[in-house]
Amino acid sequence: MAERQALPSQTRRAPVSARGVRTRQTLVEAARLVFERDGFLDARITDITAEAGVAAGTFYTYFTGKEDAFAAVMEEVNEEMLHPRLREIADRDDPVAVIDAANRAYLVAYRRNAKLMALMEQVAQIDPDFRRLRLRRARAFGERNAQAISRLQQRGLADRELDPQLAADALSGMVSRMAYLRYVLGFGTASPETLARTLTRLWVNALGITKEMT
Amino acid sequence: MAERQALPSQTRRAPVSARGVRTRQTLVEAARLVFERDGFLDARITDITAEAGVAAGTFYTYFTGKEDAFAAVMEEVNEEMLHPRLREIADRDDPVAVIDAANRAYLVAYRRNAKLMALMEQVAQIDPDFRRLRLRRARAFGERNAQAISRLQQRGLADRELDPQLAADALSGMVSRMAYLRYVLGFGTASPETLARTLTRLWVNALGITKEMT
Amino acid sequence: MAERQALPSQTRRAPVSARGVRTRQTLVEAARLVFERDGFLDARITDITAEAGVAAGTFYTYFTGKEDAFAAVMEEVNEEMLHPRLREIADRDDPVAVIDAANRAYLVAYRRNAKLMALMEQVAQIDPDFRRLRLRRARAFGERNAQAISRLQQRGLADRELDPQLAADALSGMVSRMAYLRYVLGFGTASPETLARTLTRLWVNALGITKEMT
Amino acid sequence: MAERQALPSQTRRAPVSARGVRTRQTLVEAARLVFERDGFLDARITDITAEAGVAAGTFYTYFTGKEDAFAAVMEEVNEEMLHPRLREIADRDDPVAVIDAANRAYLVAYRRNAKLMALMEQVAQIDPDFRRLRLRRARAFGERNAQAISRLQQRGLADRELDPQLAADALSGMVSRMAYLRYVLGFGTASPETLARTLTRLWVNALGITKEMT
DNA sequence: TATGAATGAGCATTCATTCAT
DNA sequence: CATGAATGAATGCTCATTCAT
Repeated sequence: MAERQALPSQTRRAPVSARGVRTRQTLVEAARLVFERDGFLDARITDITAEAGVAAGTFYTYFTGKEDAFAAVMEEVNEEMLHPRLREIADRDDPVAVIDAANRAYLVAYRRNAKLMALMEQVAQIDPDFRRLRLRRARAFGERNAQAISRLQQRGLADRELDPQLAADALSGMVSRMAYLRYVLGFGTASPETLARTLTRLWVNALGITKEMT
Repeated sequence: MAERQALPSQTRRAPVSARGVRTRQTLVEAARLVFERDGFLDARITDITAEAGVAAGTFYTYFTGKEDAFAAVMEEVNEEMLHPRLREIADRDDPVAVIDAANRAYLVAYRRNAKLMALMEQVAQIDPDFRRLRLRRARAFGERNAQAISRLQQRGLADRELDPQLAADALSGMVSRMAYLRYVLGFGTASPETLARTLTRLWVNALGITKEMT
Repeated sequence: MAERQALPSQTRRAPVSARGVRTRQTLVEAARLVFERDGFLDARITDITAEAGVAAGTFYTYFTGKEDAFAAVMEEVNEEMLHPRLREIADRDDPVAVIDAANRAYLVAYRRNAKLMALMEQVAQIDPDFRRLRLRRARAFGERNAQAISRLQQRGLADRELDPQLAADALSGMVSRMAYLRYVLGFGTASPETLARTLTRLWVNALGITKEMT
Repeated sequence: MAERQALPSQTRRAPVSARGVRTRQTLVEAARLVFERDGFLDARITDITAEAGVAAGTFYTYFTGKEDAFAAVMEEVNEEMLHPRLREIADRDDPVAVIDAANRAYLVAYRRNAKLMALMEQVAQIDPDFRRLRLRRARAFGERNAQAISRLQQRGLADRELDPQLAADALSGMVSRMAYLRYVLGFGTASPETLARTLTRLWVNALGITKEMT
């Protein structure tokens, strides 16, 4: 339910001086603001530097271009999307509880970062680097879920007719698509809890996890 | 599994003369070619007119701009995505058969028009007109499915715990997302049949439609 | 206080058929509407033909271009500006009455055709043909007034220090400029009567026409 | 006899570095040249930048568009038109001397900047910003003269029948119109001195300022 | 490091005018 | 006469990126 952020083709090396660190951070924050406000395509480098209160040229001291800056912004968001602290809560032996906790955490995180998640979708559509990145992540993520499903099948806890890999991809896609519809497109009014309840139920039903089995 | 195409804000009126109709059609075909080849952002009007073998200005006799031309191209595709001839095949009283037929038809149509479907996603991310359009369609489509689910629930054929609207949106999203992953991002190698089998199974399981019930 | 309209370099010959006469008239009316609404520069031939309800090409059956159409429109206005029926009213032997009648007539006519007078100024600024035309008119008009002033001077009724030609040009200019300020730029709120009273007084004073002399 | 220059809606901020100041000045000079040579409508940005020997884009570092550049050019001219050094010369207690000095100064300044004054008229006809600007100036200028006339009337030195405001507008208009006729349209051959003599005489007569009164 | 001025390629769009039907 | 489709030249403006200071 989370994807790992990698870097696009080119990057500048990290700043050396303390001032450099500060400037870079200012730029990343300004970039986030501008990207959220204007979208990736309409965001102009000069808007970012103006927002950060630095000269236009300074941008290139820290980033190779817009993509690079965008990657830097996304890195901030990724931590949260990648590592929700759900393990503390969920009983790892109860598949339903695990699924539910994961979905809930994903939806909450998605809602909090809706604008940037929308941006991520947008950029993935536009920029080959980010598209490849996203495909790679979807693959990795799907494999993890596929293994979990596979294990459940082996333990007789899930529908053995299902192709674990396809099922994993489909169900993950279902969740992320719902999050997108709800929090990016503003579809409906359901709360994360309501959404999670339905999604988990669909997910559990879909895998054929019967309650008495868990 | 299908969405209805409407027109963006501005359009030119239809050509009056026969020559006009011919020229417009030539332009739409050229636009399709260029869009598929270069994507929406990189497509240039002059490429389209060059491809069509008309003067640059002629484009504006028929379209108000790139978006308008894109809408015209999409209209061709929509017919097929919207009206798969599945009713002939499927036994309307067998929910599983109906779902399976719909999924299969959608996947096949999606594969055939994969490039343009990708473009549609791309443009929806970029252009507010198309985004709004898409949201409207998703709503209409979801409602149709929600009613079907509702009816199944009333007949005791589907899990009554599910919110019909949310379930409909989620499952539709699952299918279209899989189509996108498979045919746009090139994820995996599964055939439409394999995909449909898994998707239908997930869908049927998720709704709690037991075979013996149908 | 009035200027004669001549034609620009090129014209089409008058229509032959009755239908032609009608179409031409429709176009002239449409042109007047569009010119008044959009100004000369922003008026488009297609707007005129659309307004007239004829095809674009038809315009060129009757006019060689925008200037030609504009000249046709102005001809309608000119009659009134050129031949105010003031002679009936004014006592031709009372210079003050003549001047006053002329000024009053000019202001009233100007007000009625303010939009087109503004256009005339605009076009004279832009188009060399019209500019030359206007200069020629100003000359002719000035000469007429100059002769009148000259006669008054010879009769001892006007300040002999004044150069008749320059005085005539200056005072005519004063009147037309005031009309322009008041009715085109919307300067002030004075009525034609109020304006005429002041202008005539200035004119009479300026020429040194003493009341007891008349 | 003079009008104050204000700026059109949009402007770029002044250059910070010395190089910027230099480049801007070069552009203003080039713009003046091109405007005088080609007129406002036919002047192309690229001609200006070519003339200045800078890249096309550099123009937009300093100006928002043609209007903005034109305003910058006019500002140079305005200083001279606005502040003729006539107070030194004229005896401030002799109204006739003051009027004559003002007229003379205006005509001389107008002649020197005839091409740009013509442009100013042209642009005022075309551009609403400049038209508004001009109206505002005419108002301010008229009020100043109206007060002077009013004072003369109170001192018994001018015709009390006249509306001071209208008279001021009319007489100012007379002068500027003559300048336009003479130096823009090339009407006649009179020298500034000849013109000023007649205009002052007309002005003085018109206001009823008798010599023995001063 | 920071600055900010200079670069310049690149493309959409308009609209008067023509002419085959 | 009327139609209306086709033409195509012509140019403003943006903005990422560089680099001398």
